[in-house]
Amino acid sequence: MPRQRDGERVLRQLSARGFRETEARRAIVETILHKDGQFTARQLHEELEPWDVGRATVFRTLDLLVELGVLNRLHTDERCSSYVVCADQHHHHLVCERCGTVQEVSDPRIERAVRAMAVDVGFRAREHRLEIVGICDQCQDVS
Amino acid sequence: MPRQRDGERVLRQLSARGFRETEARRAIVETILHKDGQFTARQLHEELEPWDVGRATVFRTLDLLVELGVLNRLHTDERCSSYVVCADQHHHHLVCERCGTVQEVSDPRIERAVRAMAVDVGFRAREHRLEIVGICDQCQDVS
DNA sequence: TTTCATGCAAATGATTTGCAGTGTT
DNA sequence: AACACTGCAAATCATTTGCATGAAA
Repeated sequence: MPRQRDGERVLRQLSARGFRETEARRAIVETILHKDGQFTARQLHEELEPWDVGRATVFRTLDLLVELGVLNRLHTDERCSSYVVCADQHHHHLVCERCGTVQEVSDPRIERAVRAMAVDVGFRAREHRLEIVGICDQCQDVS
Repeated sequence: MPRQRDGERVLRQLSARGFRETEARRAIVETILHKDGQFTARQLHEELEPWDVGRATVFRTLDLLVELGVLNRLHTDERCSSYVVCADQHHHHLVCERCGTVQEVSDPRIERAVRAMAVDVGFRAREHRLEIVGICDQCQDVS
């Protein structure tokens, strides 16, 4: 089970890399850490209305957090990116097509299989991204 | 090794599903089948200039072909989709970050690992998408 | 004070849509 | 003749940029 993120820590990570701790960034970090599941830039921007954070700042900060490794960008939707707060380790995403929940998993079997396949075809794999779409535990019970 | 596509067959698939065989679609199908690697809608549209195929038609046809299973949409690039002609079977993509070549692979070990993981966490997986980014065989030799 | 970050509004760029004319069946 | 398909131009919509102002270091 990957450990949870903490707002303070993320902000410290920021300044450690020479970025500044600002109102806007504090608001964004706090907001996303209290989310579960995926969200789009637009949604986040709307939630931040009380803090008057500009659209551009939302996008800029999302980029920053992706680069920092705090957020992961998903490509499930055609038209726009979605983001999820992600744990520290490498992992994959289970996207529930019913409730939209995104679950993180890491599984050594998958890593091993990917590595083995790459070796077989002579490909030097630097990174990989696996998205699994289906129906989650919860939603199966409901149906 | 997945079998190659054939223009005639694709067009027949189209009419079999009630779509019409038109000039524009013929031009598009022929053009993409002669491509290797990925391409964007814009690139395709440019290549089709001599045939006077409208931008909208390019997008509409790409959608159609994706739905038909002839093309696969990649999400490697943030700003726009890329497409690759894909073989009939389920497979994954190895994207070379040096030359941009996209190689298709299917590997039972990966399928098995994904299935096993899904079972473990109680997720009913409907589909999955794996993109592996790295350096291909060829480019490793060159360096 | 020196830089970095912000909000705004305008710009960009991919994709979509309305529509009237055209080609397929 | 029906009606799907097309090209065009205008419309959308997410994301980016230029810039003057405000806030952190």
